[in-house]
Amino acid sequence: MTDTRQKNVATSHDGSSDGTAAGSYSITQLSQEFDISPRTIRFYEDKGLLNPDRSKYRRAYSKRDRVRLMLILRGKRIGFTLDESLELFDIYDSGTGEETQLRHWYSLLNKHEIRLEQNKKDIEELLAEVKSTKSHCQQLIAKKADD
Amino acid sequence: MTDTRQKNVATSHDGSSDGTAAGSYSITQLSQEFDISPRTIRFYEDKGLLNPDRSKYRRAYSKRDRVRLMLILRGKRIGFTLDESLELFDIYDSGTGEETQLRHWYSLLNKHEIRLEQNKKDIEELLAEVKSTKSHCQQLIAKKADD
DNA sequence: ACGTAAGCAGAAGTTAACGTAAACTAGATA
DNA sequence: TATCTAGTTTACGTTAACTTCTGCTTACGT
Repeated sequence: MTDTRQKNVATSHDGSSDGTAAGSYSITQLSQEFDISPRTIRFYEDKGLLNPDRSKYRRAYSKRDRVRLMLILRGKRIGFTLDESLELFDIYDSGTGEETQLRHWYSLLNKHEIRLEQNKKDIEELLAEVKSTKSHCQQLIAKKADD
Repeated sequence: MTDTRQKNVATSHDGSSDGTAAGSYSITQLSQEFDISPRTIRFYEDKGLLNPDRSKYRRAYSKRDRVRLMLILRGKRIGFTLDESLELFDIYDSGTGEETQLRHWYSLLNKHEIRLEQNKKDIEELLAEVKSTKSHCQQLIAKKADD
């Protein structure tokens, strides 16, 4: 997990200069944009995280798939498992249902919110420590420079 | 990784009522305080993350070990690997050295800082989404209540 | 002295999240 | 028509971070 991903935020604005339908992406387009392997993208599909159009031989990914991929990777960076991302997607998708279900989704959202707030606190504390250590380190370097 | 840990923030203030030396903890004390198994704590030791006193048969953990354990778990929650936590510990421990080394540590600290800032951004974006979905969900529930 | 609970080490098993290899295919190009 | 390229499936391999199991040792209460 020594990431540092997200290289080229590809400018495939429309992508209708090639054979792909408007607003859809090929597997390599996505893999290049997000710097992950095609295998990984197919793996996410197996897990139910992505649902590209499979009417033709080659998979065609919608904008929705692209957004999901972004969310998956964002979630991963902060320690979400794929299953947890899937859980969140299911909540978003489920849209409108019965009241009991709505309450269920609401409590799940709450659970995630609480966790995210905890994560935020954790990060802020760690950042504070790292920053103070950095400045301490800088002072030492400055002193060494007095030679 | 569906955590929600940190149950009892144990009040072992001194712990000299039992056989343990002042300011030291047993493996079960720590495992209960942080809700992890003793085996896991030994596992962290194998990885070089903890260094309890092993002069006697039973391990004795210092305050330093306890703090480290907290940091390991905090790191885990935000997606750090054990190796990365170890790397951070090594930086802290290394103390004062030669200028070239100091510069090296500084760059490592910088690397972690950048990553943490990215994580923070990720979390804030996710939090915003979750919150808006929550309020949307709430509105739907309110409407359903009109019966 | 004895039973038993707590601690120990070693090894094998488990889960998540992919990577790698082999063998196949559809569509474009020469 | 041949071949080349990007894409496909299937299956096994790998790494991290543990858990579970086995079999042993030490300390404690009676």
